[in-house]
Amino acid sequence: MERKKNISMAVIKRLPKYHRYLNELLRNDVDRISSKELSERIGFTASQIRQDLNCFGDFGQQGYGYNVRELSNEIGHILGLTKEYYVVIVGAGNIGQAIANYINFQKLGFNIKAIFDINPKLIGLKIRDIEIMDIDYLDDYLKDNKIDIGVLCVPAKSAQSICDKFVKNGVNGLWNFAPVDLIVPEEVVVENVHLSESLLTLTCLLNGDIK
Amino acid sequence: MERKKNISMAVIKRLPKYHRYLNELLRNDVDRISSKELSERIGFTASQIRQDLNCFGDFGQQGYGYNVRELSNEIGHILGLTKEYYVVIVGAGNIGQAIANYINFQKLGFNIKAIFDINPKLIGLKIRDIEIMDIDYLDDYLKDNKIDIGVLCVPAKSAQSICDKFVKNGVNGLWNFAPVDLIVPEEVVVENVHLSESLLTLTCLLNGDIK
DNA sequence: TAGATTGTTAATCGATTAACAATC
DNA sequence: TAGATTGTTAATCGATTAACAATC
Repeated sequence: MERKKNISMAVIKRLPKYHRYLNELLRNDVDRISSKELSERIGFTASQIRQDLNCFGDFGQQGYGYNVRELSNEIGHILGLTKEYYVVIVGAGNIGQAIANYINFQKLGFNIKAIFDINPKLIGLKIRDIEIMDIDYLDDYLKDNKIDIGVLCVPAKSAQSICDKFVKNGVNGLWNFAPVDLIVPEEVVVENVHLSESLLTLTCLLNGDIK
Repeated sequence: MERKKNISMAVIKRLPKYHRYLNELLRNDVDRISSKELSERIGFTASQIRQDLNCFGDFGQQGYGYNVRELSNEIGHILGLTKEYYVVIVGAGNIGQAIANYINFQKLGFNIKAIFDINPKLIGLKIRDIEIMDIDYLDDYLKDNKIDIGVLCVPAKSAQSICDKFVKNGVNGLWNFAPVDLIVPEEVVVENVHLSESLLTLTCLLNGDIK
């Protein structure tokens, strides 16, 4: 379980996909797989797979391949899936509600502890037993509760100030759905989901003078 | 307005961000910008910006920089924002509803023409004046209406079959929120939004033994 | 042992950065 | 003209692929 340092972002971005395919194999009771077989399913080259997996100790075996369960567990561990996370959502609009309702996240170990909004019409309503609270209490709430991940589902113009509140209170992981690039100190990790940009990538490719 | 072929995916993925920053500059009445200034705002190197923009004819001017409006228009054009798109959403759950309600997409020229679901409790309900229809009618609907983009907000297990219906009826752009990799013919473009994978990237980086 | 398949090094490919001549 | 800044080529860096010896 030794790990080499300096895993590149390219590798990290592929890990969740490995995890997904390995779990699918597990569900189908496959217990070993070679890089070649996995390559055919997942669409990376066998060479790349071996290269990627070698970043983290060696769990392959020459002449045999990889043990699916072992590999899945190990990658799950690297992804941090062995922990529980406390999550706060800010913004109870469409996206915020969708995230709050998405039950899969609970299964993965993400506990949504609170939802905040600025809209008086929403405050007091409940989403899956979690009451929507007034954004004015966010700061106090974060002081009193240890939160791992803040989810920003607010308009662009308010995102940075909400972000600052999270950061000030030691929330080091931010999942940002607002169409802005947040400014954060080095120790804070931001993962962006920029839906408009994703959609524009699609239309760009669709207008295939480019290819 | 000449364009060099073989624009790399790396460049395409950056274009929406250029567009976002240029529009912000426009709103602030900035009418010219140098690659150096833009670099400081957007966070790409000045060299990369010039390299990127040169993929599409030259709209810069030595000693002056770039005209913001002209550049924004041109990138908007490359992104396909000068067109209107007809969109169908399949799956009226959390994400499907969020997309349907997200008014920004209307502004960008995306017209949601129909929403389909399998759940009888949802069928007949309306989201922003668009009635949720029975998934059984999807095939007929696509035969009768020219649709540019299909949005998949369905569970993993049904995604490929819905995808096939879209493809069969000539829908060449798919925006896929289901946690699967769709199999499509070469002419079809798929843009994935894999929320779980995005969240796992975040937790992976959060558990910073890796960096 | 023979066959299979990894781990790992070397070669290739592509993307980013640096440099500078061209030119507004 | 002098200064600024691009367009573009060359150098560097990093990521992917190929190859093969090690070994199960």
